[in-house]
Amino acid sequence: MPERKNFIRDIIDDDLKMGKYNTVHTRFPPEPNGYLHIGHAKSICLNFGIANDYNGLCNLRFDDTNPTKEEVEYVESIKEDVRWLGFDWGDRMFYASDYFDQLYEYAMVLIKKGKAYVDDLNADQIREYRGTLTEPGKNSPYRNRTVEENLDLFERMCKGEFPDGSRTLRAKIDMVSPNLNMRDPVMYRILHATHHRTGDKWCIYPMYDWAHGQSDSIEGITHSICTLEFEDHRPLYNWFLDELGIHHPRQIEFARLNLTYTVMSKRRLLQLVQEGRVNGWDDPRMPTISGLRRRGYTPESIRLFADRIGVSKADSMIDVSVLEDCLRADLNKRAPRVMAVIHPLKLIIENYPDGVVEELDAVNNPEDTSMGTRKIPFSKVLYIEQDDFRENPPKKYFRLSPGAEVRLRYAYIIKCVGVVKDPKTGEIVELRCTYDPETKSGSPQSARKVKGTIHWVSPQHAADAEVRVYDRLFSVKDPSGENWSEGSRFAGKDSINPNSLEVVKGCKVEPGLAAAKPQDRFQFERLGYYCVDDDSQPKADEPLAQRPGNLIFNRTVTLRDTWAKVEKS
RNA sequence: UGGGGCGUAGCCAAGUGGUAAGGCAGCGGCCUUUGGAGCCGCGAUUCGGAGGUUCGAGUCCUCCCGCCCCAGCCA
Repeated sequence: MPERKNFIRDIIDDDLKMGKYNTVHTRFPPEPNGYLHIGHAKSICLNFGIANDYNGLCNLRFDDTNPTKEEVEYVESIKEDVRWLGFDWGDRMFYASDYFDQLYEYAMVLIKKGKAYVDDLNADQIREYRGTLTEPGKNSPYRNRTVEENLDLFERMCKGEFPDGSRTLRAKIDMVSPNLNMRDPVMYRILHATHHRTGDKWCIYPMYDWAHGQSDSIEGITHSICTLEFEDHRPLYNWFLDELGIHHPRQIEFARLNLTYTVMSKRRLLQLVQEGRVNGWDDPRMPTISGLRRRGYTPESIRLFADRIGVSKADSMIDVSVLEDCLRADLNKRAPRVMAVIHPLKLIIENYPDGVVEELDAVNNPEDTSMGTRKIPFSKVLYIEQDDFRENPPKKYFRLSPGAEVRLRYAYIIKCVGVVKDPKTGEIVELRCTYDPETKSGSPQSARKVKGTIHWVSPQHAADAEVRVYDRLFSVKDPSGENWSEGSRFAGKDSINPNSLEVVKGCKVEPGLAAAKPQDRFQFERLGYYCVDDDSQPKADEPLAQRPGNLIFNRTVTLRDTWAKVEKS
C-alpha cells in the first residue's frame, strides 16, 4: 500500500529495527467533551493509518477524567465519526475511567515510595507556590508528611471526607524545575461529581497528566502520538512510568492542524454553537466531522486530505482550497451528473412544437461510463440559469445573449431572438429563442461549433427544490486571532461572513432527483457538488414520494470556475 | 528575560554531506457538448541570517534573528 513517509514513521521504523518494540500499537484518545473536527481527523488518519500499514492495532480510548465536562452524547458522536471515516477499533474501545481502580493502586505505590503527598494548599496557594516561568517555585508546607499520614489522608479523600478543592494528591518531584510540569503536579483533585460511566463511585478524579501515560501503558501502546503542546509533559509522563516501573510507550508529538477561514478549537466551536452562530455541531459550515459529513464531504476525501497535508512539527495553516480540491478529486470520479437550475429564467423556444416532449439521452458521469445514461425530458418551455444570460455580455462571455447562439446540453443549439421584460421593473422575465432542429445532440449537425454550452431543466417535469448555498463561515483567514471574549460581538467585526448561508427556494431540478435520499451526492453540471440535506427526510408517517417542497440540497463545493476568475479581472 | 519546540516558493511538504521531490494556489497553452474533467509548460542559483568545517553544506559546528507552546485542582 502507498505509504506516506513522515518523521513519525521514520521513528517507528527505527524503533522496529533496533528492536525497541516488535509491534506497533497506537491509539486515538479523545476527550468526550465536544464533537470531533477535521483536526481530529488528521490524528485519526495518522494513528489508524500507521496501525494499518504496520500490521498493528489502534485503540479508541476516551480520556474521560473530567466528569464536569463530559457527556455520553459526545462519546456516541465520536464513535460514529471515527467509523464513518472508515476506521475500525475492533473490540478495543476503552475509557480512561476503566483504569480508575488501577490508577488508584498506582497512586498508592507512589505514596508508599514517598513520591506523592497529600497537599492542603488551595488552588490559589498552589499557583503562588508554583512560581513563574522565570522564578522557581517553593515547597508546600505539607510536602514532607509521612507515608502513613499521606496514605490515611488519601484514603479519606477517596471516601469523600473532604470538600471539593480542599486537598489534592501531588507528585513529589521538583519545585525548582525549569519545566513547570515537574513542579509537583497535581495527580488527583476532589470532585463530588457524577461521572457518565462510573456514576458516584468516585469523588476524586485523576488529572489528565496522571491518567494519560498510565492508560497508554496499560493498553500496551508502543507509540503514543499526540500534539506539540504535550512535548513539555513528556518528561513528567516518563517520570511516572519509571517510578512505577511499567511498560513504557514512546511519545511522539506533531503539529496540530489549522485551516484557513475557520477555527479549530473545541472551545470556539462550542461558542459558535451556544451563541447560535450556527445551527448546531453538524451545521454544514462547521469544520466538525459531522458538519463536513452533512455538507457532503466523503470519508475518502478527508483521508486524502490527511494524506496530502502530511505530518510535521512545524506550526502550519493549511489553505481550505487543499481540502476542497480533495473533495472535488473524489466526487469528480463518483458523483452522478445532473442538471439543476438554481436561479431560474424562463426560456421559450418559439419554433418548437407545442405539447411535444422529447426524452433525451444524458451521460451520468463522463469520468465513468459504467455509470450509464439516463433520459431527461425536453420541451418548448425551459428554465435556464439567470447567470447564463447577459443582455450586454462582457468580452469573452460564451453564454447566451441577444442574437447569440448557445448549445443546450444534450439537446439543441438555440439562438436568442427576444428578451421580455417586466414593464414596471425592467427585470428580464423571459427569453424568446429559436432552435435548430438539425442540431439535436448526437446528430451530425450537432458537431457544429458554438461558444458555450448551458444547462437547463423542463419545468413541467422538474422537481422543486430548496438549495442551501454555503460559503466559508469566517471572512478572515485566521479568526482565532479575533477578539472572542464575551460581549465583543466578534461577528460585528466582519470576522463572520454574513453570507455564509443563502437559502434559495424555487429551484428546479431534473425529475430523477425527486427520488434522492438524504446524503446522496450529485454534481449539478456547471455549478458544483450538492448533497441532499438531512432535513429532506420525510416525516416518519409521510411516504417518501409525498414531500412536496421538501427536497433540500446543500452546496458542498463549487466546481472550479475559470470564468469567474476571468470576469473578476 | 526560565524551559520546550519550529523556520525549505503564496500555503503545505520531501530532503538523513554529492548539486532543491510532490501537492494546493497562481500564470500561460492544448483539448472539451460541463468556462467541469484531462493534458502540457512556467516558479527556490537557494533552504530565517551571518560566519565556520569540507573537494562539496538545506543537511555538520558557532553565533544571531523570528515565530509557537508552558505559570488549570482543563485535556
